[in-house]
Amino acid sequence: MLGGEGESSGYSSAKDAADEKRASPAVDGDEPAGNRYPEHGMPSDRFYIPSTITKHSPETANPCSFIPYTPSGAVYPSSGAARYSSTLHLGSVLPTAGYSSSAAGRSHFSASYQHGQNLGCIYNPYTASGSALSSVALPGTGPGMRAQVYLCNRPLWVKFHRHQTEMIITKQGRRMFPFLSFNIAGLNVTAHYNVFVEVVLADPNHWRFQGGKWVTCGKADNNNQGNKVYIHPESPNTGAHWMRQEISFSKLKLTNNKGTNHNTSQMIVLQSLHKYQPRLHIVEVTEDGVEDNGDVKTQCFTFPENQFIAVTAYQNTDITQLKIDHNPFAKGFRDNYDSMYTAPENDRLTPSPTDSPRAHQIVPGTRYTMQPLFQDQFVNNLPQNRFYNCERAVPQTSSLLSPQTEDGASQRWFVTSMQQGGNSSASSSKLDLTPYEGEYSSSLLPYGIKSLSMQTTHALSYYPDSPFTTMSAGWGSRAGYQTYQRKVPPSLPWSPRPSPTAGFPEESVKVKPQVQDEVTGSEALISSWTETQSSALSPSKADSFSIACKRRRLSLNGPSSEDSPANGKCEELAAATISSPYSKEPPPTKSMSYYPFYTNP
DNA sequence: CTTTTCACAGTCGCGCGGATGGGA
DNA sequence: TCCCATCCGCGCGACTGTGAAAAG
Repeated sequence: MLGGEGESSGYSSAKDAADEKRASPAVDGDEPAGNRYPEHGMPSDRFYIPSTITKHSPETANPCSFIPYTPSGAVYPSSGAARYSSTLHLGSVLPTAGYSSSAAGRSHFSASYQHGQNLGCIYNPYTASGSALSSVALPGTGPGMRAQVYLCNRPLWVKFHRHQTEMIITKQGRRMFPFLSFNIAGLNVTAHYNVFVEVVLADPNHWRFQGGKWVTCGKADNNNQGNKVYIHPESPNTGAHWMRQEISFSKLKLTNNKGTNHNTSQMIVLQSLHKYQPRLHIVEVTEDGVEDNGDVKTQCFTFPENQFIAVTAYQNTDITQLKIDHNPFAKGFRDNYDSMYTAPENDRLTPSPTDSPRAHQIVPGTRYTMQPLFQDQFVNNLPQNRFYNCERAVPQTSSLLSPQTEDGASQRWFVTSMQQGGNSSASSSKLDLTPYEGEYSSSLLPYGIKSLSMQTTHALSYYPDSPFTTMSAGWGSRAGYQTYQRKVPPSLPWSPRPSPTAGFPEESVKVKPQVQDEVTGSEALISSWTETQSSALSPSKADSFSIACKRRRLSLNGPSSEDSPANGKCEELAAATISSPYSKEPPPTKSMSYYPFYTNP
């Protein structure tokens, strides 16, 4: 068991990162290995901080999983390169037709950011030198005021990213899913900031879905017009405000309607079949939202896992399934929804709405929580009799990763990302999901799955305004954790979100290798869950899983060898389904014959 | 043939209005 | 009895992916 250990953030020391690297050969052949990791050897996990920050010692790691995210080299150049050239951007900067630097005032802020020709092409003829982690001071932020950004729902993004995320665009605008959600730290609590998201081209290619995978197809249409910026509706606001709560861009809509003139501020105009990269901008402004002309203080943060291809209709059925499984709005399309909600209390895959009426609030009002460890488990514990089914519609070749990396790596929420390390547009879109492949994918994954798979709220939990968001005492200490174990209904393993404001803290952090945290955390969760959900995993579940396997939609590409039983996902699920939730021993590895319920059609 | 558009069914959040209960 | 707060049910609208038709 673990108490405060498992929940302590997923801090990962530089040494760990180095170990990770050694233990995880690059998967992406097209990516220069040297670019993947920052030369500083810091783990490029999830926190973006300016490279000049030296404060992220283990002692400063935050229990709420604010992991130092060291820009690993070439950060994509902003569309406002000219404007932001003196900001956080590191490495190679693409000279683009950026924004005017003469912004003055909120109105101008909006106007100048929202329109522009050829906005934000982040792709660039990447030069390898860009991977170097440079030490660029933030001119505007001053000493100790460099923002750190945490992608709250990163595990979900990673999950989508593995299959190449697609985002629907419609004339009336479609919300993103997953949506962008960040935690920010390191701001001046009294200063005012505008926070906005910009969506820029991620590469110079036009894409098409062919043969079960995304392939480039000509050059991107570069003269796309229209709004590319979504300003957070709470802008401007104080640093304290931004750091106090999670910053959600759930209302952001994507459209392909260039002529749209309504809801412009909520819509970002994209082109179908182009790859895009959302970026978070934090601009220090005066109290009334006016930017300081002479001293623009802007920071830009890019998470490669946020890349997506805009589509008018889903191409990859894996993505479709992920959306259905995770997006509460698509609940009606879950083919086992009935069983999920009509099964006996102890046997449900997903808690009924009455378990927590607030648990599925779609858009949290002002704050909600996404504790990474739990979150990842939510993400990874969908109804397994339908998730990653053995008859997946698209062979795994469509995914961004090799099959062997499919199963385990992303199950860990401390998946190492290469961040901006890569840079050739294509390679930069890929994450390194393999760091723990050999060591953990086979041993830890089943923990995660079997520990929570039957009890979590799954997609419902993705929208975090759950009752547990207020249980702030339950996450940071052993005692708190025990309290959590005792009180939290098994159906809603939600975790409180430690206040970044209160908690970027140097205290109460158990400095442990993140890997261990993961293990202990998982075990603790398993223990917690299994104690209260003894009947959650029953043989009948395995049967239903098998049946569900057969019910899966057929691949457009026909059966693939990669969909064979040996391939993985189905196996994992079967194994997870079958594994005894009580077992504290490491589950069998994939190599073991452990799938008696699996039936290969 | 590929891509886009549209109508559709299903789910859920929110707001409104009525019913209920407690206190003055 | 009146006032106020709370609870509950209903309807509307927002949102989702699907699938067929239309457009290119």
